[in-house]
Amino acid sequence: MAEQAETLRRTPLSRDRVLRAAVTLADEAGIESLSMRNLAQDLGVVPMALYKHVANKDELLDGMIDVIVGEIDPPVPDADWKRVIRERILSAREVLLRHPWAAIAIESRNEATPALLGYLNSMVGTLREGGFSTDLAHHVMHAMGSRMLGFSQELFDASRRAGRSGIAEPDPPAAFPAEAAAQFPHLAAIATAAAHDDTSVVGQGCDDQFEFEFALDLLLDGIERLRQQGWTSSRPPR
Amino acid sequence: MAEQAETLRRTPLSRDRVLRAAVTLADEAGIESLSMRNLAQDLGVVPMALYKHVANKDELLDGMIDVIVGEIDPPVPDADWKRVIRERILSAREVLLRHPWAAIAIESRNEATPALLGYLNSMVGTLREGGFSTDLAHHVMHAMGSRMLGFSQELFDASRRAGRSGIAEPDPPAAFPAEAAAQFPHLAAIATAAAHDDTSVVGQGCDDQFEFEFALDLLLDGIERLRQQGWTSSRPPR
DNA sequence: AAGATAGGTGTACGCCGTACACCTGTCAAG
DNA sequence: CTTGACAGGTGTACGGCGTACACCTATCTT
Repeated sequence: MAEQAETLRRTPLSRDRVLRAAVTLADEAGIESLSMRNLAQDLGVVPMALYKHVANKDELLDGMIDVIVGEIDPPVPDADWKRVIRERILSAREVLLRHPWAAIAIESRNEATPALLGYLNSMVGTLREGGFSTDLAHHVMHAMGSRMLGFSQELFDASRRAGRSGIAEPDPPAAFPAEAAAQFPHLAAIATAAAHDDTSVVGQGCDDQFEFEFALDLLLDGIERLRQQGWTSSRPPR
Repeated sequence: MAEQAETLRRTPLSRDRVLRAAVTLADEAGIESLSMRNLAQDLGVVPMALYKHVANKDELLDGMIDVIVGEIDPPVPDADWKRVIRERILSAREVLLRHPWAAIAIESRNEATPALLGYLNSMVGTLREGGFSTDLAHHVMHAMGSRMLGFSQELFDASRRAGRSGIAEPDPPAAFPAEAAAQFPHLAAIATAAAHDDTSVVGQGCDDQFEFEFALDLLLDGIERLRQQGWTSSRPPR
């Protein structure tokens, strides 16, 4: 069995194996635990070995992003633009929920990876096929922003938190401790109004999925209205 | 003059002076250059001296965020909700453009600072005074997400980039090198369609302010429509 | 005069990313 | 069958990071 472990450890590294291990590590221990040293240890290898497969940590992150972009569902066939876009964004959101570190990783990157560009490109393609002018499609992409990738866009998204992703972290009594409620009455009102089952907790009591779709549909409906009325930018020549 | 420098250096530290210096350093050298050691050096002091004024680096970041939240204009008086919200968000956006590191800093924090809660609270207050139910106000806050803080929300926002903020970084020929245009034709079409003056560059050729306001008004108009028709959540009891 | 206290200092530790020299097993060419 | 190139894992080392902890030294109170 020592033999077996040895064999397992000796499974040759590869860029793919490195990236997968990195994604798993980030999923389970949080992005801030993803160091070259920790990752190497998980792979039973010395840190510098990784550099034979990824140029540096930034490239590792890019690779990880590409891995999870690959998890987004392809466009559903034979549907109108709105449904295609909506479904795809919701799929992207599921991916982001599975990999809470990804939102931060993507945002902190300053160049898009090819896989990401490919995804965005196909989204624009969907719009164009749906009858959007390039002009309107362009503004739509801006308007959707990172929501195109299923970003929840919360100001403070508990799910992004550090270690051990969502597992075994009920975190129940945290959010609105009465003194804060006095200081921020409107926020308190909103938080409690939203709680359907149990009261008292802000990030807990409200249905994130509902909120996401609310915003998404608000945007999509507005966009559909613009499309129907043949909106064109007509902005001042400046 | 050595005397003078000495005196200057000896100006006693204070939490406020530390925070200001940190903001300046991040503005000028980029957030990744903001280390306790660099900051201490700018202040003519040994790194550990800072810890007499801020508990740790996270608290330093929180303090910096509070500083710039304080730069957002107060609500304009005697205006309808839409104008108040719109103006305030645009003011927040100006602040974020002045401090490109702030978006990342805010997003990577996982608890809101008091100043930030105060700002959000007053935004909700504006909505309530404008006739929104707490229910609708709640969803609106979610829908606006970090746009409430003037986030540009671009997927890849060049202005957030690393060092020396926007100064002396024309970065003109960067973005669409023809080979990419072939691979991502829709993105290429969008990028070139948007360029009014000069063609060819994506993040350069398009008018960020226009895009921001486009998305903002899309949301605000949709929200106004919901308000007028007395929208109520009526989501399934689940 | 004494002693508390606030605030700046110096040293040290454990983490990080990664440059660089090195070793080793595999495989192709001679 | 030898040889040598080369891919890929190893070991050491460096400079940077955040910060714990012990220390020193003005200043202010009593």
